[in-house]
Amino acid sequence: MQEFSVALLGWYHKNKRDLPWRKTKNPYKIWLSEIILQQTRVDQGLKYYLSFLEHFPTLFDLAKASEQEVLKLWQGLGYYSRARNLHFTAKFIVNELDGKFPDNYNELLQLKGVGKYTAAAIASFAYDEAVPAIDGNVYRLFSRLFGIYTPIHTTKAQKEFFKIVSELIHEKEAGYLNQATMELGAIVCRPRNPDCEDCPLAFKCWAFEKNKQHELPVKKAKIQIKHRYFNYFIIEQEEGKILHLREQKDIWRHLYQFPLLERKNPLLEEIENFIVERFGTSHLTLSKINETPIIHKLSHQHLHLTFWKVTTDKIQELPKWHCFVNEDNVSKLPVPKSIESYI
DNA sequence: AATACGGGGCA
DNA sequence: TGCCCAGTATT
Repeated sequence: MQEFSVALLGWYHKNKRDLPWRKTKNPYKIWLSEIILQQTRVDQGLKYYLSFLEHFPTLFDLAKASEQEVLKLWQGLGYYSRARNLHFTAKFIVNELDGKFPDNYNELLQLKGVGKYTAAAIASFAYDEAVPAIDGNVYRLFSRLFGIYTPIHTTKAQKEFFKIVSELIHEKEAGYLNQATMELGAIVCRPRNPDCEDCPLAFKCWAFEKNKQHELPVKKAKIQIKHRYFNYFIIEQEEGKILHLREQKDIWRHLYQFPLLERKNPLLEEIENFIVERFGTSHLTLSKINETPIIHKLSHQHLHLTFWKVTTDKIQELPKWHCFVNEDNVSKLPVPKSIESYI
């Protein structure tokens, strides 16, 4: 392992990308960057990181914000529970931990939204604790390096990799070593077409020697895609278009959308009942805005979106969880990508 | 152990 | 079109 760490650090200091969260030991900034980067590419997350720090320079600023503000800034990044947990945890640290950021792996692990990877990343980057931060890059790198065919999503693999990577991460340069393994995985030991010619570890890489890079890492079969059929109703009033807050335990929780009837090929009568029942209106006319449904793809669902224009008389009172969106507040209401595109 | 949870980039 | 990304929480 000694020769690995020397080669790895040498390569890292020469080739690492210049990223803002690498220039700080501030746990708040490191935590923020790690949450944003979960399942998210650096290119995509970078602007969100900068924008969050601009709006919330410190943990206390974030704790003082409303959830809606936080979700609005997060809009478009996906996996919105990250934003809700981020806000919850900021408030938790300020109110329950006296504003003191947890400073070790086990304490960090207690925080909502912080799992083993993120706890290890913060502990090693900010406090040089010797714990392995194992993300997708590291699984790929080490599975190839040692020819490990254990499917990486199993608990068996978790233990196996934790043990192996632990041997590499020592106290003195824990932060650099963790970042170096991830960086090497991201830049050189890529999923497809790894750049083995430029890899500092190729001299002792099992997959390179056997030319089996493409077989590793082993993953389990993907889950089935579900299809859902969303009918959205655009109801225009003097005050703006009607939106509805998603409250249920489902995608896009706490984001706004148009009033929704989830049904494949709804009857006109069903739609009328839905609108009348919800908004207490009497006369209405309906017309489809898009004849063929727009397919909005999520990682495990395909949403078939049909937008309907609803013309109706004035709605007297908006039901709970509803509001109007107009030019004044459109910049405040968090909405999913599909709705934003429409607006 | 399996599943839910977004959106975008790339070959 | 399918795969993958600085994963975590829930069931």
